[in-house]
Amino acid sequence: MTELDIAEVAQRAGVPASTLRFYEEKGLIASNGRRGLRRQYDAGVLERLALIALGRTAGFSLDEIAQMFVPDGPPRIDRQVLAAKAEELDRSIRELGALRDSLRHAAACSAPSHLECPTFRRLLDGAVSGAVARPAKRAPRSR
Amino acid sequence: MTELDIAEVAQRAGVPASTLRFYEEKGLIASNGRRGLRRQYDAGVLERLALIALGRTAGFSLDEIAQMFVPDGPPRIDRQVLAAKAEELDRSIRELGALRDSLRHAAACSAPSHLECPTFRRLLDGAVSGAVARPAKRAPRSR
DNA sequence: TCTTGACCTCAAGTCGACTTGAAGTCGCAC
DNA sequence: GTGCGACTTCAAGTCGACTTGAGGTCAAGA
Repeated sequence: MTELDIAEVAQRAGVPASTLRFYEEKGLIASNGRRGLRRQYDAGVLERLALIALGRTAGFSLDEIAQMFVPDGPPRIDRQVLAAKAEELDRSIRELGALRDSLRHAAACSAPSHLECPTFRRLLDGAVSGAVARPAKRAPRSR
Repeated sequence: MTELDIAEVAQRAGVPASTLRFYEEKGLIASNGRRGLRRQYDAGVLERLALIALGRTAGFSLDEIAQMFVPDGPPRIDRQVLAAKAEELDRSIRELGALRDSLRHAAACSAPSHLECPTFRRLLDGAVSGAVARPAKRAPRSR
């Protein structure tokens, strides 16, 4: 079985080694042993990391993801949970879509101030009631 | 001009008073004076709060929003910035849409383990490369 | 007049996901 | 056998947007 050095895993998975250590501490991944001090990983860790990345993208917290990993055996990913998450995403998507459309309109609108644009105002009135969701927070990953 | 008590503003805007104080400290809003100790607000603050809420939803940070507010005069909301934000939202929306579809599929898929479902695997392979964005973080507001 | 309760200030705490720093240890090339 | 650079640990720091807590003040009702 191929053993990967932490540096290689980091490089292939596109995350810093510190993140791998952090994930290990959280119980999300496990190293296969050490060569000297250095962690060695089984190639399967890459799949796990992909699963973690995917889960994060879908909006699961690291703790939630950790719960899906059962020691030995395939990850227990409840279909209901997936479906619920899909629903949640769907709601966000619709809200964000509406927001995007209004932003586009406001950007193109000829009203002297956005506050005088009816479309923008409608958006604004909606915002008060908290009808819109909190934003798509962008990956702090990209630095 | 109608003067609103902080409690009333909080209630109407749907945010705790502590948030109003915090926003004031950040220079996002201003109170109109005090009655005793208590802040009094001009009714216009509600529009401002709506604008802030909207900005946050669109993914602007409080600092970015603060920059849009010029002392006296309508908020300077650059159309280019709006358009760029719309683009950004659009990208997120497309990515989240793909994710939602795959989650739905995986939820319905008959493969014994998600890892054996081709659609899920495709998703997984995409995730490694960081092709997908970070998630729509839901409002901590809802408690 | 006294009490009450809603506000006030200022500092510190929270949450999640990591990152950073200091000080130490090892494998490997020379 | 020695130097070096990449790893190691552990604690603490960071970021954004607020919240919480302690101790204080004040307007209004009884």
